[in-house]
Amino acid sequence: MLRTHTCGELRKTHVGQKVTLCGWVRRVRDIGGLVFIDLRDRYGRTQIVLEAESPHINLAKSLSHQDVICVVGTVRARPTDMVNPKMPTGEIEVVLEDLRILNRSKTPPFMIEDEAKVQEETRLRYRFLDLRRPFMQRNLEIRHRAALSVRNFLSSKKFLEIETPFLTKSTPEGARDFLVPSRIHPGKFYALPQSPQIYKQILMIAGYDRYFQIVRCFRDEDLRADRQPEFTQIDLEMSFVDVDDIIELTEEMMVQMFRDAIGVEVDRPFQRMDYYEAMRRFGIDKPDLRYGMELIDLTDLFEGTEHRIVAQAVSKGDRVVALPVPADLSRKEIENLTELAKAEGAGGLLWFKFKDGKPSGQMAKFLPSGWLDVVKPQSPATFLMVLGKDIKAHGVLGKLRVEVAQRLGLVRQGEWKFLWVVNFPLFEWNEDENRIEPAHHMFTMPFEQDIPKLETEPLQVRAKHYDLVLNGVELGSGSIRIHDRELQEKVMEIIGLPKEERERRFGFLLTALEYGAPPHGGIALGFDRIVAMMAGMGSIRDVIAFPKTTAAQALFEGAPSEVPEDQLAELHIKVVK
RNA sequence: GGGGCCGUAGUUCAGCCUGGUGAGAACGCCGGCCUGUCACGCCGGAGGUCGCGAGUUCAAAUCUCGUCGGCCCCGCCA
Repeated sequence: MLRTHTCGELRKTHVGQKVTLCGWVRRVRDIGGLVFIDLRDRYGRTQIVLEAESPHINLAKSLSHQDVICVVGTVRARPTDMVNPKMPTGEIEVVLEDLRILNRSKTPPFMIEDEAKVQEETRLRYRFLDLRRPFMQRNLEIRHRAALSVRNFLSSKKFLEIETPFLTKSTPEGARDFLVPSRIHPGKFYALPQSPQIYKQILMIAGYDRYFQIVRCFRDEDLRADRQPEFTQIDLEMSFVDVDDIIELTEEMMVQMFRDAIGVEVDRPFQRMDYYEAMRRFGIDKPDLRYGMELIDLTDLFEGTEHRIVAQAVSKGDRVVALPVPADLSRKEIENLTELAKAEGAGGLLWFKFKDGKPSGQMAKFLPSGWLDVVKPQSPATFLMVLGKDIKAHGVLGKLRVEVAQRLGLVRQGEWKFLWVVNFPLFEWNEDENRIEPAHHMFTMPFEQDIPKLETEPLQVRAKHYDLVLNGVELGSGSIRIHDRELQEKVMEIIGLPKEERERRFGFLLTALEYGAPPHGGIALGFDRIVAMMAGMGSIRDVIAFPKTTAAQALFEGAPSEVPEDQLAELHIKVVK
């Protein structure tokens, strides 16, 4: 070892000891006869001091940002008025006795410190420098601790971590696949897995009743701040369980993860909410419970109103829904939100205000007597109203609710509001393609009592599916799976998969279901998102060492890239220009 | 596939709307001074294909079109 200690560990108790430290020069403060060096590694910072008489003084003065050095010296207590309370090592300093330059650094394009404001493009191009910054090192450490916590926890619960293939079979459902050409089989392709869904079900059938994996998944879709083409899931599956078992296990795991990774104590049990309740109250299937502003249904209130547009809407069965904003919004703000509502598919935004005990604004004169008792408004408040079928109006206001909360600063930081959204419908109606499709995936178990409705009114069938939501972010979802071939085929039939297709694509699963498949279920959690939230980062790129840009490029190494002609030929591939 | 924002010194940004004066600031970098600094301070200095290409114009960082790159969003993501 070139060093005896790290730059973060020396304290008063080490005073008098001779130590050797290695690290990066953060800053040299040359104040004339006295030189201070801030030496840094991922454990912290230590101040090195040299006096004018030191034979190394000139070498020390020549040091610059990010040179890598090795320092031998003696730990000394700082004079009381020179203690730096902002630094963990601020009570001591190391008096330099020997100095070795391990490697000089060119002047980096940006300062290696948290405060440096750098465009993301530059950060990604010089990722090795960006990753050297303390907050990035902290992020990746949180990620490590979170992963370790998951492994420890699940292992203690008798789970086995089992790897599944990356070179697998393409399935046209769901996201676009990344394809890998086969050299041995001309014209054939592997696909990278979107998730190990089928493999983990097969493992259940094989009797590995508790499986998990911290696993990379691949989806060739457009990117977002919280979406990368390759991302990591905590994937787990259990046999002989029902919904509550998976929920309880997941809660325990999350509690331990937050404790181990960031030292936060999360309350259990997590709140649970019916899907339709979430839509009705918050207009979204992943409500952020850190603030109020619950939607109010005013349809009954406006029954028989003289307001022409509202009356028309009510008579044809539309709902009148309002978002109670606890603020006196300006005309400009309302206009702005109206644009947003229109972009979300609403015809427009109706509104009224309540202030100093009386209503005002556009809709005020149409409020029937007694409205105060129904609405019980805060003061001041602005009510934004949308008309629409069923939960359509709710959806628009759900978006506005999130936007308004952010703009008004209503989001309470430092709170962790976990929520299970349960009782989803099994199917959804796809308006564009005019067909029924699974709300999540086709392996989800319907409620037993709803099975008779599968053929008669499939859209009424509820699913044993659950989403885990934290502060308005979907962390993951899971379900109890179908373990019976007949039922599985019936579901496939309902979503319009012909028999040959079912056999061709999912034959190996269907066959396996016939050989003693146990009841089973599980969940998959977005590991990157969880870590991003724990680290307080707005983008998962900040908790992934080497992420892609929004155009799916790796700026540092330069992927994707062209390949030589002969490499293509070997794979039987011709590029069409 | 669509929409929005951005690209000017090593970095972060101002200038652009309303074309014309030597293209500026801060940080960083280089040199000098300074024995208790820790965002050290003070003095001096260097540093620019204004992303790229075309067009309009007597004249373009500034206006127009295209293009490349980054970020955010919609679609998409079972």
